[in-house]
Amino acid sequence: MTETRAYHHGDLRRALLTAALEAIEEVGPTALSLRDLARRAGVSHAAPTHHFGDKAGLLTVLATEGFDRLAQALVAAGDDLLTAGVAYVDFAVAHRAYFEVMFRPELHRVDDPELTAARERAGVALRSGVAARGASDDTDRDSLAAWSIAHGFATLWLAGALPERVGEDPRKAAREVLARLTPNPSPTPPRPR
Amino acid sequence: MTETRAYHHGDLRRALLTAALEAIEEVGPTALSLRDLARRAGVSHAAPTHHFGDKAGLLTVLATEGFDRLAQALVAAGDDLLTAGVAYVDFAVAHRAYFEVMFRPELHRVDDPELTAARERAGVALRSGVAARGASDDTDRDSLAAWSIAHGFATLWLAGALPERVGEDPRKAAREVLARLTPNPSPTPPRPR
DNA sequence: GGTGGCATCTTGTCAATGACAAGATTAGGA
DNA sequence: TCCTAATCTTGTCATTGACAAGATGCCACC
Repeated sequence: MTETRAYHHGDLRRALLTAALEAIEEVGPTALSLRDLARRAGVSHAAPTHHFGDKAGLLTVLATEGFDRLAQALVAAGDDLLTAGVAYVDFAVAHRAYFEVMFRPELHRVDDPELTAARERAGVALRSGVAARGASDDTDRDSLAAWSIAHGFATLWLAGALPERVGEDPRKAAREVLARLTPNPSPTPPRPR
Repeated sequence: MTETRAYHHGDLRRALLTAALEAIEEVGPTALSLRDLARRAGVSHAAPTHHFGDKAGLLTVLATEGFDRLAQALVAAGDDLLTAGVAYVDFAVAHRAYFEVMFRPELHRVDDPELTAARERAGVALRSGVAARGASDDTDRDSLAAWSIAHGFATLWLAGALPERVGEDPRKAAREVLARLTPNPSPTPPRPR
């Protein structure tokens, strides 16, 4: 709201968030400097404090936005499990700044109510695909397996840990890898212990 | 080597590494402070510099050790794919300080030769289980899928992102989740595009 | 139209940190 | 014994996060 009619700077809050996304893309979330954000936005070094309190406050807002955007992407991908998984990986690669903040609890206020709500919304979107697919009798474990393989691939990709031969296209590689996950597991009993 | 015969402090290098592992367990790798390590070891604030150059140098050593320990754990787990996967998760949870450093390229010197070699050794140990299992005709993709699901589960567990109902025992939960991965994928063609 | 209140932003400051330089101390071999 | 190099210390500087106090301009209200 309230366009970018800059006077008292206009919408400094949004400007700082955008600058933060850029900076995170460049140097990662931990090397992020509030004073650098202030410089990028052309304001004094203490301006960010007023809007976010401290660094954790800013990153909490980013994480919240990230979970909401992820939920959107998953919903848009539809109910096909493989497509949703590819969408998950694609989100991580295309919005790595968001993704890297979302899963680092030490970076934000984990008990923030808005963050918790957004995370929950993303969780619902995540599980809906698995539930629709039917899968095995244990939907919890099924969705957890799907989440794990997509999250693992995305994380390894972002960490640059994957070998060269995986290729340059994350969507293509993700599709081939995620296809290895079958909803109906082989009939190995869980063997509780 | 050279026991802990403390005089010129004895083995400060090892003491700093141990202190670093403790500190990382407590506050995470990014909040790690070299000066704090020096205090824990009872030396001056600049002592760590001589042994590791800078913070990235210290974390590079830790990452190297971590990959070697992971390789050991995977070899010890044997050739069974599921057992190896559980061992991977178990390593991440039991040695989270190592694990958290290993997959954060921004924290260490990625081109360090010893680190690269150790990472390669761990990669070999990782793929051997999948190759032995036979799996499909595409061993690369199979091992990548196995790595992804184990790494994803471990990462989500460490991030505290998993819901309560997963339980308290990472090995048990990991076994149930990893069992969802079958070496022979359903006959969906990769469809290159 | 004027005025007061408040959100917004600035200036100033402090402790902590990483990194570097230069010097002191000690081990261990020549 | 002496000397050289490894090891550790002291001192310093720029950067940063956080906080306090003050300045500025917008807006509602009269």
